[in-house]
Amino acid sequence: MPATIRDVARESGVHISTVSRTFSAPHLVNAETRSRVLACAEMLGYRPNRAARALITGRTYNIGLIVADIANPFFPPLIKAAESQARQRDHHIFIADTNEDATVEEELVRALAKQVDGVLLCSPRMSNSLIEQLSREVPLVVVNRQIPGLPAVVMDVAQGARLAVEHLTGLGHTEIALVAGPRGSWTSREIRRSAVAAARAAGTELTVIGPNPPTEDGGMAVAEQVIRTGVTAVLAYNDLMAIGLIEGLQSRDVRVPRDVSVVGIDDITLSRLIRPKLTTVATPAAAAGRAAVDMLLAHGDDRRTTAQVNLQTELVIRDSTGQGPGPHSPADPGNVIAPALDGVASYAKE
Amino acid sequence: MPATIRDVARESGVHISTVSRTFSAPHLVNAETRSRVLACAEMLGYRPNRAARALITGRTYNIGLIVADIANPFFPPLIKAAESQARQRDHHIFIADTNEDATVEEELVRALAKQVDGVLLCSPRMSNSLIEQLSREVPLVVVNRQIPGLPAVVMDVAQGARLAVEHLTGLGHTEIALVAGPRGSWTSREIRRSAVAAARAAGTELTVIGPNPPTEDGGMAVAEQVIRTGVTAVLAYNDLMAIGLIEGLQSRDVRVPRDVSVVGIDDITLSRLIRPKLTTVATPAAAAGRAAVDMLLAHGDDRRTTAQVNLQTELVIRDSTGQGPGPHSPADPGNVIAPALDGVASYAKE
DNA sequence: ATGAAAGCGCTAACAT
DNA sequence: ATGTTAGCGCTTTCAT
Repeated sequence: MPATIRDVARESGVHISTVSRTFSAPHLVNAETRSRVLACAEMLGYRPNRAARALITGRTYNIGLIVADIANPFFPPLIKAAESQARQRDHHIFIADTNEDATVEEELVRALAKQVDGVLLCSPRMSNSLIEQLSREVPLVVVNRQIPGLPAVVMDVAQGARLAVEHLTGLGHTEIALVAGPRGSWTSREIRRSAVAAARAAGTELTVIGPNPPTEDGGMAVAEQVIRTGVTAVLAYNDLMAIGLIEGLQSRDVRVPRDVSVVGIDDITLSRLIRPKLTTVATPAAAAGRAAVDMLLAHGDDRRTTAQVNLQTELVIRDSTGQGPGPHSPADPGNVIAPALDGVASYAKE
Repeated sequence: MPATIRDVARESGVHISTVSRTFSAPHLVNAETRSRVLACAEMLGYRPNRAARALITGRTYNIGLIVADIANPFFPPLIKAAESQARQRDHHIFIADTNEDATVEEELVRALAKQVDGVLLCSPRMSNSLIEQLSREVPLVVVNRQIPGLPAVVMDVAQGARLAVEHLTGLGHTEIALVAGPRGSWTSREIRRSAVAAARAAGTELTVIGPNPPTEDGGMAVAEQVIRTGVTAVLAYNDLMAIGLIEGLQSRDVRVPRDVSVVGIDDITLSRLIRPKLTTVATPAAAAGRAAVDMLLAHGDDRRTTAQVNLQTELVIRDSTGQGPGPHSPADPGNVIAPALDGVASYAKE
């Protein structure tokens, strides 16, 4: 039987509304009364029931966090950062996993809507129009997707993909494959768009393979196809796929980076632990989690601030990329920074 | 403005209690009325407000999940499984991260208590007595810890540690180090107890190093110390530490497994991706997550079922362990199963 | 500065 | 089978 506001009121000999004020508007209550009430509350282990409070105030102090796959190493740092930031702001996090399923996403947003002040929708696979509709039912901040008029936190993967392709062409690769991510992924489209443009600018052939499931298996599954295309370099949708691809290539006696260079995206912890260490585009997942929480909570203050935060990405050159068949450009940053040193080529946003 | 029960009542021309019954006790309402109410609800996008419902029923349909570190690769599969299982049972999950801090644990349990039907406390660092006290304030299921009288899901790491030590002694190692985990960890104590016993039984020297932070850095930090002890084999508290240790050893030109064999615990995804592939004790994290949710929810049906689930572990022999200086025993399973095949030596519980 | 009263959205006896 | 009433724990006018 947890203590209620009534227990505290009785114990401290005041009306329940005074107890209420002690917690939600302390300045309105006499200092002496306040400390007495506080003492009784402490003694009884009283904590205001947030759900009851929410019923009348409309603020739950909860946030929904919907991700495609908790077990995908990209997400845990984001989740951790979001939870930490939320708790610092006195909020709690509902976590939910959609298994990359757009239908589940919709259902989850609706299911959580009443219990939260807003939902962080990470890498959604739903249509824009559905997301817009949902955002009318509950405050939404979208992560890894840009939708006109909606607050969003995105990572500049376009920039990252461009750097990656430039790195590869700079190394002399003239035939590159892009292993795409899942259907419905904004990030995958961005990467594709940018990689195609960068390849064209460099006069390089770019073959798109996909869509594919964004997993290690997904990467492994395209190894055969990558080999058949005859490319000497690959940019993968994410590190997990890059790692799977490398496994697939190696098991077919294709060496990385000697025969084929591979670049991933995300810079998950794994990437510097496998051999060869993975060259990859680092995406600031933790920063995204924090930013998303901040945006959602700021939303309360100034109405209709549909700011969009664009977080910078960096190319981290390690050991999975090497010389291609063509002439290599000495201007390429990849040649300047020693791979063994976990070189980071960072570019400010224009 | 989300629709309330009153809107639906008005729209369908019945009293709100009929609407209520339509959702919480459908069999008590006339089939025709029911479908009419349902239709109106559907049309208005009505969903019962769970917080309001909880206020009177006492059931929130929420579960708290408290873990030491979301970003530790051991936890995401557990979290994912728990969330999936919970949702299947129509519950939502609050996630919280304690950063391995016992004080935060206590605070979090209390903060969540009112909004959940129970809390899953994973690998807690608190004292037993504090946990017992908290379990009087909110239903608790403890994971990775055994406390008399409390429902718990544990993994049989004692068995795993024994298998690991036997594997090492079987390979001819006569001086083994145990790299312990964090202070306050039940798992770490279990491993230690069991490893010490197994070593003694085999007439082998076992040096305990620690406690240590259960991270890659924690493992890396003890490399020097491991070398100084002169051991030829190490059992680490978890894979992350084992991996850090291997890095630390390699950077000091100590080869694994040629000079030193290393065994981890957990079998995180990483373990089969690094080189050498890590020999490790596989712990069923996903099964633990599911079981914990099931126990918590079952708790409602039959009162005071303080069952304790003990999940089996397996030794997965890969490439980070090899021949020691002493005579090796041909009876050792490690010699039977080809390391390259990801051999699994599984033993039924006694 | 404090108390009284109404009500947030819902369920659960109790009537009918 | 449905309506009536009370009230879960809390906040918020409105009085005093």
